[in-house]
Amino acid sequence: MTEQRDYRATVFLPKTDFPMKAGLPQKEPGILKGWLDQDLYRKLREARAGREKFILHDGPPYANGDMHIGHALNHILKDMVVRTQNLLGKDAPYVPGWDCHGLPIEWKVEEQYRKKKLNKDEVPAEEFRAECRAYAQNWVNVQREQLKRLGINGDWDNPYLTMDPQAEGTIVAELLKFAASGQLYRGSKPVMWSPVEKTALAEAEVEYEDITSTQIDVAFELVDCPVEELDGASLVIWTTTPWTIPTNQAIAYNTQEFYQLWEIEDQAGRLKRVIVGKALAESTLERLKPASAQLLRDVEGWMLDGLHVRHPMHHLGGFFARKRPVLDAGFVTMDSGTGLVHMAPDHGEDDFALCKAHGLEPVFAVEGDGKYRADWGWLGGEGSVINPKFNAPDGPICTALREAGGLLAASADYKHSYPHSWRSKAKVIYRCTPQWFVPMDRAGEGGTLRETAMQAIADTRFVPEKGRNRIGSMVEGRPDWVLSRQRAWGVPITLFVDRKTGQYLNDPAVNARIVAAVMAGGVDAWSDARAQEYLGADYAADDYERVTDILDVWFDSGSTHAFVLESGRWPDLTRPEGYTGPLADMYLEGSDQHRGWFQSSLLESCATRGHAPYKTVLTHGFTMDAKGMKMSKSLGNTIDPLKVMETYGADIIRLWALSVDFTEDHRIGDEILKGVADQYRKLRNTFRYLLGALDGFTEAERVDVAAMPELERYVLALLGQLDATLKQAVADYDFNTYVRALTDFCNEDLSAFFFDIRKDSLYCDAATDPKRMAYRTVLDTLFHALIRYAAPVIVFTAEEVWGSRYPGEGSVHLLEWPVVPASTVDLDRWADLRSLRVSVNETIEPLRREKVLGSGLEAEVTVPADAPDADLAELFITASVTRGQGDSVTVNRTTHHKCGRCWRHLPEVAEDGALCGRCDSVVAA
RNA sequence: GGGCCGGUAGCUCAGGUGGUUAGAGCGCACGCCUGAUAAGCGUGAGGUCGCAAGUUCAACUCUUGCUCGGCCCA
Repeated sequence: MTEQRDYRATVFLPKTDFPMKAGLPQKEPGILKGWLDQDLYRKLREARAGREKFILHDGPPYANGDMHIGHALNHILKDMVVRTQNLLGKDAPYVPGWDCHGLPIEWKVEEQYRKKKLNKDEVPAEEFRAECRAYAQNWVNVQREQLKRLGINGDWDNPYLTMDPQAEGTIVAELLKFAASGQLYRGSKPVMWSPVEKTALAEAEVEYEDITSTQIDVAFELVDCPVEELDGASLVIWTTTPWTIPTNQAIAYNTQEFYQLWEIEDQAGRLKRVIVGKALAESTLERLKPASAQLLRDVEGWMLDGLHVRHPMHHLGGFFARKRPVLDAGFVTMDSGTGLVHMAPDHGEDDFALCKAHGLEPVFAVEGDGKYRADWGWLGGEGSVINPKFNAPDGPICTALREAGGLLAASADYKHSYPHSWRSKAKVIYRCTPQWFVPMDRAGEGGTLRETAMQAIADTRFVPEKGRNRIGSMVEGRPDWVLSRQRAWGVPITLFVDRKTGQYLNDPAVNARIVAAVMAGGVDAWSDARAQEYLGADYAADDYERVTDILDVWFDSGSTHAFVLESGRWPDLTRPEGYTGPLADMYLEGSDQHRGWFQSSLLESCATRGHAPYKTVLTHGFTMDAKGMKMSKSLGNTIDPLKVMETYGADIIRLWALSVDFTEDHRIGDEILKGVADQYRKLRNTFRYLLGALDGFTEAERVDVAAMPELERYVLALLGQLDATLKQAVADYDFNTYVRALTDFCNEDLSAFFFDIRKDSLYCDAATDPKRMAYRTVLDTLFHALIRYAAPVIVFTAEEVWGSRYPGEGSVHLLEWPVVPASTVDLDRWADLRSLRVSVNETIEPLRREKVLGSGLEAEVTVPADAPDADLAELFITASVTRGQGDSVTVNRTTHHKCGRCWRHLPEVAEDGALCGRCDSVVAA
C-alpha cells in the first residue's frame, strides 16, 4: 500500500474570520456606537428622501421607570415595521416620544418631598411642576439609552415629549378647538374624594381596609299612595353611611323582586307598618328588634312603581320637604340590606346615574373638607362626614332621625372593607364635583362624536382584525369623556368661565393669546397673574373664573398627532403637499390601548378633524412568564430585558419578539430564550458558511442563470418563493411567519440540502470549474438576499456579517429589498427528487447502525426505474445510484476505493487514498 | 361579577368553508462525519388537538357548559 498522502492543503475549504461564537453582549455596544457616530438614522433619511412615506407614529411610553419586557416587545415590533418599510424602499421615519405629565410622576415627586419632610401644598406650584419636569426628563434619558441598546433605529436626538412647551401649547390649542366648536360642557360626577387631603383621588390612590361602621335602618314613609293598603307605610332602607341621609333624593327598588308589608310594634308599644324585601325580611327584623311583628301581605316589586316617599326630616322644609320618587333599578339585589336602597346622587355612582336619568341633580351639600355647607338645612356646618362620632348611633344624624321617628335601628358594629387614601390612610368618600366633559352624543355638523368615531373605526385597518370589534364596542358604549383632573402636573384646561352665566368664554383672540403664551412658556403660563393679559381689553378678569383643573393625560397623548405629525417640527414626518387623510400610516401598541391611546387619539382627531389620525392600528398581546402567567414583581417571575441583553444580547430578544405570535398573549422564559438562541446560532452559521464559501469571490466568476446546473436554478427558484413569502409577511405584518420562513429556508433548503450537496464541488472542483462558479454565483445571490431579509430582525449580527464581507463599505441597513433573479424549474419534479432523497436516507440508516457503512458516500443505491432523471448520486451524496426494476430503494456498500482527496468512492480510484480523475487533474494544475 | 380574547408535540408555530394514519422547525435520543468542527448530516421517539356534553355518517375544526390564563371594565 502506498503512503497515504494528505491532500488537505489542496482542498478549497471555507475561509473566514467571522467567528462562530457571537458574543453579542460584548459586541453589540460597539456596533451601536458605530451607527450613532456615523448618524445612520440621518443617512437612511437622506437615502430615502423623496420616496413614498410610511409614517409609524410612536405611542409615547410613560416617562417613569426602567424599560420592561412590554416596552421591549412594543419597540422591537415598531422597529421591525419601520425597518421593513425602509427595506422596501419607502421613506419610513421613526420619531420616538414620551408621555410626561400625570399622576404617577406627581406621586414620585411628592414621595421625594416627604423624605425631605416637605409638604407639597407649601411648595409653589411652579416649583413643584419644575421638579416633575426634571423627574420625567431623567427617565426619558434612561429609557432612551435602553431602547437604543435594543437596536431601535430612530431619531433619538429629537424625540417628542408631551411636556415640551410647544406640545403643551398644541394640547391647549386642541382643547380650545373643542371649546370653539361647543364640544365641552361642565357637569358633575361623583369622584373618590379625600376630605383630609381635600382632593380628588384616582382609583390607584385608594386602598381598602376593614373598618367597623354604624349601620342604620331608616323609614321613608309612603305618601299619596294610590294603593290604600300601602299608604302611610314606610319603605325601610339600610345604610352604613348615615351621613348620606341628609342628601337623600330617592329610593331604589327592583321591580323584578318581591317585597313584604309587615306591622311591627316597637319597644314603646307603637305600631308601624314597614315594607322590606321578602328575602331580607328576617334579617331586617333581627336588626329592628320589634316587640312583635306580623306579616300583613306580600308586595310584588311592580306595586312600588311610581310611588313616592317623604324624607324623615321633611318637617325641615325646603329640600327635605320634596317628595322622593321610588325608582326601579337593576342594581338592587336581595344580597344584603333591605332590598330598598336610599339614593344620594352626590355620593354614589349608581345613585348619580339613576337620579340623573330621572332628572335629579346633585346638591353639593358636602364641601371639600367633609362638612355640610353652612346653609344646608340640616347639619349645616357640621361634620366631618368621615368622623365616626358624627355617624354614631348617638351622633347628631341618628339623634335627629330618632327624634323625627324615622330611625328604626342603629348600631356601631358593621364590619366591612372601606376605601382609604393611600397617603393619609384616612377614609375617603364619593363626592360630586364639577368636571369638564366632552359629549359623545351631541349632534354636530358631521353627526355626533360617537357616530364620527364609529365611522372612523370602519375606515381603519386593524391588525389583527379583532381589534376593530374591541374598540368598536368600547366606543359604542362609553360615557362622555371626563377631561378634568384636580391635579398639578399636567396641561391646564385654559378656560375662563363667566361668573354670571356659567358659560365659558369663547373668543378667538383670547384663545390665540393663551395658546401663544403656553407655546412660549409652557403650562406655567396659565396663572392668575396673567389672566387679564389673556382676556385683553374686552373682558375684566374679575368677571371670570379661571379654571384651574388640568387635562386628563389621555387628552395629552390623544393630541400627539397634532403636535408631532402636523407641527412641521419634524420635517421627516411632513407629508407632501396636497396630502389628505390620516397623517399616520400606523399606530402600534398593546391591546390595552384600545381603551387608552387608540381611543383618545381617535376621539380627539374625530372631534377636531372628522377622521381617525391613523390608517392602520396594529395591536399586540402581553408577554407572560414561561407558564403563561402574568409577570409581577411580587411573584418574582419577571423577565428583565436589560438582563436578557446582558446574557444573550439584543438580537436574541429581537428574534424572540419576532418569532412569537404577537397578536395574542405569548410567553418568555429561560427555555424559550435558549430555543431562540439555538435558532440564532443556526442562522449565524448559515451566514458564516456563506462568508467562508464566498472567500475571494469576484464578478469574473459570475455565471448566467441560464448557464447554471439545474440544482442552482432550483435553489434560485426556492429563493424566489421565499422572497414572495417574506414580502407577503411584511404586507400582513406577520412577523413570525417571516422569521420562520427565513430560518426554515436556511436550515432545510440550504444547510441540509444545497450546501451539503455542493460541498464536494466547493471543496474539490477546480476554481475555474463552471459548476463551482455557478454555485458560488448562487451563494453570492443568496448572501445578498438573506442579509437583507435578516437585517430588520437581527440588526447587530446583520451588520457584523455585512462588515465582514464588505469592511468599510457602509451599513447593511441602508440597503433595499433584494432583486432575486428569475428562475423557473419544474418544482414538482424537484419535490419528487427530494422525497426520493428522504427514502434513500431512510434506507441507508439501518446499514449505518449495523456498521455496514458510515458515510453516505460509501453507499451504492438502487432506486425505482421511474425516478426522475438527474445526477442522483450527487443529489443524494452517495457513491452511486442506479435504476432498478421494482419500486423500492435498496442500498449496498460500495466496493470502489475512496479518493484520497474528495473521499468519493469511484471505480477509477486504484486504491484507497489514490486520486480520482477529477482530483488528479485539479491537483496537477 | 360583566365585555372581549386565547388554550395543537418539551419549545416556537402551521393546520380555507368539518372528511383518509394531526404537520414543520428547533430541542431531545441514537447514529454518521471529523475538510462549516463548542459546526455539519441522518434516523427516531414525542400530541386522548384544555375538559365534558351535544349536532353530524364524520369535529382540532360547529354549538353549549366547565376550566385555566390574559386584557379592559365594575
